[in-house]
Parts: sequence; structure tokens; C-alpha cells
Amino acid sequence: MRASKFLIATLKETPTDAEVISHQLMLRAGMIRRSASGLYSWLPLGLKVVRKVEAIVRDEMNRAGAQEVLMPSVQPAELWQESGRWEEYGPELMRLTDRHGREFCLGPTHEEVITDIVKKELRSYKQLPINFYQIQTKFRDEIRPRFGVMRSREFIMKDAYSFHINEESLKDTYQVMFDAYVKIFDRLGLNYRPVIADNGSIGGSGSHEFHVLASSGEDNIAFSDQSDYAANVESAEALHPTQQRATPSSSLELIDTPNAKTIAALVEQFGLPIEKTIKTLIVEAAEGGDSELIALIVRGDHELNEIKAENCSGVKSPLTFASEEQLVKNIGAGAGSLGPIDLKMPIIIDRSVAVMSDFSAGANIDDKHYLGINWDRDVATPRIEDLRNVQEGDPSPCGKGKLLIKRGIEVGHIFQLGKKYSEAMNAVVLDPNGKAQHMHMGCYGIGITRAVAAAIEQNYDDNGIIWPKNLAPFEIAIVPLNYEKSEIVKSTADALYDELSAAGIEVFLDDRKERPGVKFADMELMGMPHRLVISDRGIKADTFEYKGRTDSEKQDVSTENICEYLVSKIRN
RNA sequence: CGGGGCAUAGCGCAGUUUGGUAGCGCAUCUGGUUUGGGACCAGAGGGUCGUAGGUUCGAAUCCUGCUGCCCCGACCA
Repeated sequence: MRASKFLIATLKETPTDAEVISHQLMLRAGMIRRSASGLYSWLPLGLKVVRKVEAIVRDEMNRAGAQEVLMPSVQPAELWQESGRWEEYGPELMRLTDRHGREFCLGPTHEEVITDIVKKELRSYKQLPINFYQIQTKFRDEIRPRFGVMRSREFIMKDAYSFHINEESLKDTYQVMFDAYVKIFDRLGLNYRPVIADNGSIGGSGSHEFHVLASSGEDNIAFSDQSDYAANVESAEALHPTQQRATPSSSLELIDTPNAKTIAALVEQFGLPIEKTIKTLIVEAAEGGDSELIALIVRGDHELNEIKAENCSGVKSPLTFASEEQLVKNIGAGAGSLGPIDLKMPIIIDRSVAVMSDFSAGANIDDKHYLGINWDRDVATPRIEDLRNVQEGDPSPCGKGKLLIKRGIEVGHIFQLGKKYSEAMNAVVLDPNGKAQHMHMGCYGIGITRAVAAAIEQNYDDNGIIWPKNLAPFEIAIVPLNYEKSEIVKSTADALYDELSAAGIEVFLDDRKERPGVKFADMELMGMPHRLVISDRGIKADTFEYKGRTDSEKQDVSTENICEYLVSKIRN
């Protein structure tokens, strides 16, 4: 491709409304432009990268035995009513009406459509297992689109759906998809982790997310430093502490703490170790219990995990914190002076709280705390559950190593759906006994456009994008200097361009009438992995100047066998 | 949906407090000089100041409604 025939839409200044680095660089490099909130157009440079990702995904899906289909992005309401999601899905489902008054939606996902197809086309267990995928535009009417293409309303997704006669077959294909995803993200050149995702109804290993590690990610991922274990912090188990509860060594003491409403203040004013304090959080109890409220206790330096708390029996879902009025009415003290002693309501303590001794807590009297509290001596040990978020340094739930916590961007998700849709939509095949059986289903998604942004989030420098090898829109940029005036530079550059192109290299020839600095800056911003400068000066000395995008130094290389030299640089 | 902010040339912004008919940098176009890291000189084009109404002799500026966008939170996964 010649620069003179390609839209180079680079921006010198960073648009003010772009917050994350990938959004800024995609705008600056001329990959995308915003059309409306959460809606983006892909310019030629950006689309080239999208196509690279698609090609890798398509190749690995085909190798894994999936068949490509293409379903409509506009879907009839009837299918969604059949599955029950027309009501369930909420305002994120963009609904529309056609000229005849019939209702439709923009597809945020395609379980309904594929299930409808499969139930009409498949009759026998002999046709299973089968796996269909598509690469297609999705629409989700996000409340707050942000971070450019990372959380947009319209986006390109690869989604696959597999169908099975039984759970074993589903698990087999799930593993095949897991392996395919590993190959895909390896080929994309991303630093990623498969992460165990919460999957209440099916449990265990029924769902994995694939996260690209980047500080701008919206999810916290906990993973072991010594094994492959990785899980969303929300769903990572905090293990029982291994140490035993120490025997009490101090006596119970009631003290005045007029200015200590928070753990931090208490620790500061009384010189207490934060691991010897506890936080008492009062939430509403589930309906039908004996008590209006219920107390949840975690260690002072720990955070309550709201999902875990909500899943405890007796706790109202969704989790609702008690108001100040409720506290005063039921306890007689406000938040900031609460604790387990003389607390007249059910109490659940976190596992790590159960092994504490000689600790401090509010006295349930305003401006007073107890020091030296011990379970069983001063108050009976309450019910014990896993209530907290795991922290960095905690032992890994897998039993090996300690947990590290990093931010992740979810770029893939695989899921064992089971029979949810096949039962709702009555998708059956005949089994070997001639009996109709609902099919088991799996679904497997990859955010194509999000993967492009994620790749930039982890590969850039001050000068712009640094594309992973397999994603770069072009493999090499030839930058001739004084191309429009110097006959020898022009003919040399053109000849090399033809030769490399003939060798199957995707080469970008910057034949613009621009000053060298402009060309260098643009090629770096756009992330060209290799750069060859052709100049009069170099030709005189029989050299070209080569620089890899991440090389610190440029180097002069002989003009002799330059094509072979570059091909080997590019291919390695 | 709650809170905050913004809207002036393609992009980034000033001008709004104190009303007088719009400006700067970059970009674009023309001519010239330059030519190894985002050049220089001279000239030119480009704006219903988001939109609708109001106040006023006069509104980018003051008032009101509306729309769009951004940030924080909630929601969603």
C-alpha cells in the first residue's frame, strides 16, 4: 500500500474526551472515529487490524471443528418472548418496531436465533455434537459507554454455540473451545489469563473468562504465583486461615473513643494493629426471618465481598445496608461504634475473624469501643462464612502459591449453558432410544473489537502503538526521503516495494511529500513493526537504515540482499 | 437514573465575570525558501458561537426550555 492512496488520519493532539490510552491512540493513529456515544466508524487502518483478529479467530474456530454461519443483527421479538428474555433483559436490549408494527430487537447475543435454527434443522443425536459460530455486529444499549471501543454499544463479536446430546459431550467441546481460545490469544500476542468465572447455577468449571492484563481493566483478577489458577476477585474463595485462634491474653476493657468513627481513626488514635480490629456491617435480613437486620463482620483491613454476602442464607438479596435510623432503632448506636458484644441480631463473621483474639470493636454504645475481645469468653462464636474479598498475598484457593491481583479486560468468555434455552424453546433431538431429548448447549464469545483495544492497552510507548506481530496493519514501512525529487531514491524505493510485495509481505510505502520527521512520527504512531529508510545519503554509501519499532537504535544495513534481510526480520 | 462539567472553524482552546457584531495555535489551500525527527516566510479560505425562545437599541456573553457529549456514582455483566 502506498501512503498516497491510503487515508492517513493521524492527529497530533490528543482529543480531550479520550480517557484510556487505547482510545487516545486509536483516535490519534486514525483507526476509528466516533459517530455518536458508543458508536464508532472504523477507518481503513483500524479495519485492517480488525480483519487480522477476525482471520486468526476464524482460522482457529475452523480448526476446532466449528462451522461458520451468519445470523441477522435484527431479531424478531417472538424468539425473545419464547426464551423469556424479552421481559428479563431490560433496557440494554434495543427494541424497535417495523412499518407493520411488528416488534424486533438489535441482537445483543444470538442464543435465541441459533436455537431456533438448530431445532428446525436437527432431528437426531447422530447429528451431534455440532458447533456454529459467526463474526458479527452486536448491539447492547449500555447505560454508559466509555473507553472508546472497549465498552461501546455496537461492537464486533465472535460468538459460537454448541449443541449436545448430554453433558459429557458438552464438557468435551467446552475443553476443545478452551484450547482453541488459548491458541487464539497466543496468536494475538496478548498477555492474558483464563480466569474462573462465577457460574452459580451450573457451578465448578462451567465458565471461564479470558482476561487481558492491563491496568485500565475494569475487573480485578486474582491469580496464583505458582499455578495456573486465576479467578475474578468477586468469585475467588478466601480460604480458612491455617493458624489456630490464640488463647486470650488481655482482659476486656471498655474505653471512650469520641473521635474514632472509622477503623482508620481508631487505629491511628489508639495505636492498634489494624489486624486486631473488626468492621461490623449491618444489612437487611431476608424476609421471613426473626430479625429485621443481620450483622456481617470482617477484619478491619478486609473488604466485604457483596456477592458472597448476598449468597449467605438469611441475608436479603440484593444486599441492602441498614440506614442510620434502623441502626439507632435496633441497636441504640450509630455506625462507627458497632461490635458483636450484646448485639441483638444474627451475626455472621468472616473466616479470618473467627481466628482473631484480643481484638477491638465498637461497644454498641456511641463513642465507646471494647479492647481485648475474645470469642467464647466475651461473646459466643457466631456463624462463620467466607465474606471477604481476597487480597494480594492470600494463599491461593488452589492450594499452591499466593495470590497476586491485577486488573483485567475481559476479551473472551466460554460458558456451559446447559438446557436453559433448549428447554425454553423446546429444542429436541431423538436419542438412541427414539426419545426426544433437550439438547445441552455451550456458548463461546470473543470481543473482536475489544481485543484490538486491549492489544494497544498493553503495547504502546510515548510514540504510539506497538502492534503485536500478528495484528500489525502492515508488516513494514518503507520511508524514502526526498522521494519526489530524487530519481534514485524513488526508483530504489519502488523496486524494493515491488520486491517485498511479491514476496508476500504487507508493505507500506510512505511516498508522501512530507518532511522526514512527519513520516517517522506517523509510522511510529500507527505502530509499523519495521521501518526502512531510503535516502540519497544512504544509497551513496550502499546502505539503508533499518529500525524495529521497539529497537532503541537504528542501524545501517547493506543494500545487498536487503529483501532477504527484511523478510527474515519480519518473519522471525 | 442521581451528582458534576462542557458545547465558539476539521482538532485543541481564548473571548462569557463587566453585552457593542469573533480571535489564537495546529490543520487546509496558493506562492516561495527548506528537506534525516511533527520546518520557515508571505498570502488565502473556513464559524447560523449546539438548538429554540426571552430580555435589550444591540446577545457568543444575561434569562428559560430543549438536545448532545464527557466525568463520578448507581445499574448491568
